[in-house]
Amino acid sequence: MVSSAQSSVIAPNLAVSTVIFTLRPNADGCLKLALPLVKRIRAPFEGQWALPGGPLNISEDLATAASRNLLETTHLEPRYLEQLYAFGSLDRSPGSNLADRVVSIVYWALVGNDEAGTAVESENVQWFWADELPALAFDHNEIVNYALWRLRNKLEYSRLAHRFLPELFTLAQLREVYEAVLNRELDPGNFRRTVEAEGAVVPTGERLAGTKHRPPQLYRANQTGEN
Amino acid sequence: MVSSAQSSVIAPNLAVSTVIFTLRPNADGCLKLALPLVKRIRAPFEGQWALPGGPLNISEDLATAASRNLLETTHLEPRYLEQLYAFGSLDRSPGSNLADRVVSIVYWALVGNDEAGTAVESENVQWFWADELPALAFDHNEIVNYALWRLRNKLEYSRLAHRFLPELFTLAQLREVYEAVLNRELDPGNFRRTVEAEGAVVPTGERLAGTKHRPPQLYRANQTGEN
DNA sequence: GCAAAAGTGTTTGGGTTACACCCATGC
DNA sequence: GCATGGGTGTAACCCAAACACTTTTGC
Repeated sequence: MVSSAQSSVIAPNLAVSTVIFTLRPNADGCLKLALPLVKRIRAPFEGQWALPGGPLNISEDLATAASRNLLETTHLEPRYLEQLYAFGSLDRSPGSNLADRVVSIVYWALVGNDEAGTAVESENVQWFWADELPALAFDHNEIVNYALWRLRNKLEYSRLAHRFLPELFTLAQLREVYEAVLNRELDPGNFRRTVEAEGAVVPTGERLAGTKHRPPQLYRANQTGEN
Repeated sequence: MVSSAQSSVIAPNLAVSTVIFTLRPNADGCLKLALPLVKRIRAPFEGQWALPGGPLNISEDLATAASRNLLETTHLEPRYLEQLYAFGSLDRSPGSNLADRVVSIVYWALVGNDEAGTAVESENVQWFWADELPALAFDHNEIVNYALWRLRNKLEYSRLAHRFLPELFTLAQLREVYEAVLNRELDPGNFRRTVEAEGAVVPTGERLAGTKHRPPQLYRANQTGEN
């Protein structure tokens, strides 16, 4: 219910945080999920890594705030942005005063692996492999795990894999996205048929040259239909 | 991110609302989805119907607040409770001052149709058919539609249908739940096999007497496994 | 020619759908 | 016996997995 009461001093604080995923090649050249974290510069959890986020401005949409977090930490625009969950347990910040309680509305986002290379890193902003995270501040490990679960789930019944990729891509690249996120190999032939049957993708007729094998066709995401 | 800033006067207000579903027989005796609404007694939208809800107490969990809303409006305990979404658009309350902006974290809940009969109705609390709602306050029509979508979706891949029913139920009753929510007839034989194969249900050996046909067996929900 | 990945064809098996049919009770 | 829903059997069909095979490039 929406009430017109003024915010009182004794109301929970509201913040927006964002889990930002991209895919980057590791040392072996295979793609792996990575995400940026920021180092906390004050208590609680000073010096530990945390999700980018901050208070919600009074004149700002929730998704806009998430997008702003993303821009401020990575200087990138999201290719995909979706609300994840609102986290509001009383014990999110152990030892803190109740008056400092914060409810975080968390979004998750995808950025292209072509753009993520240009993303800044600094002493206070670094990218981590999603499966090798350190102990994060607050309940942020739990939040990332939930975001990972949601990403994997959604990848299977929705068409968002292409958001990791540039506008034109080969089916092998698209398959690598699925394989990296789901952590499981897929049959190239069956993958092709499935994707084509879904109409998730439209052929451009162009081919990618320079490979040392038969040149694969370039595709574009089908914008019509869901996602 | 959780910060330790005190809540300022110029922060959005935080509220929790709940969409409460039950199944009730209509005039023809078939089950239909129903939900309780409360009449607003002050501006904005004074006199219009709205979802039950209110501000989040500083020492209260989000789910606890939703459960409390539910108890206060219906005097019932939820059989199922899940966070739906956080609604925070700037235009949720047209004409209102920005300082009165409210972000609502909305939950959805199921209550048993056996208990819902005992639920109170008053001038300011009434149950409505989910498919015959009046124009509600704020963005609450949109919220209910989303909750309906989520309920229907979740019913198909999860085991929550039995939450509408008492502890012991026949497979026909369970099937009626699906038919009422999904608004589509199901083949009794196939339904039985599907439900049994999922292991969603365990036979009790007891039978329901008093029907004017072969007495059906009573089942109990299988608590092991998901949901 | 050889390696490697692109792209196509085919078989198989599991699971869902449709529907026929028998069973047990009240009247 | 008859009506009614409970409960079982079964064939058709669809879709996804497995895998063999052909194609086109670089070297």
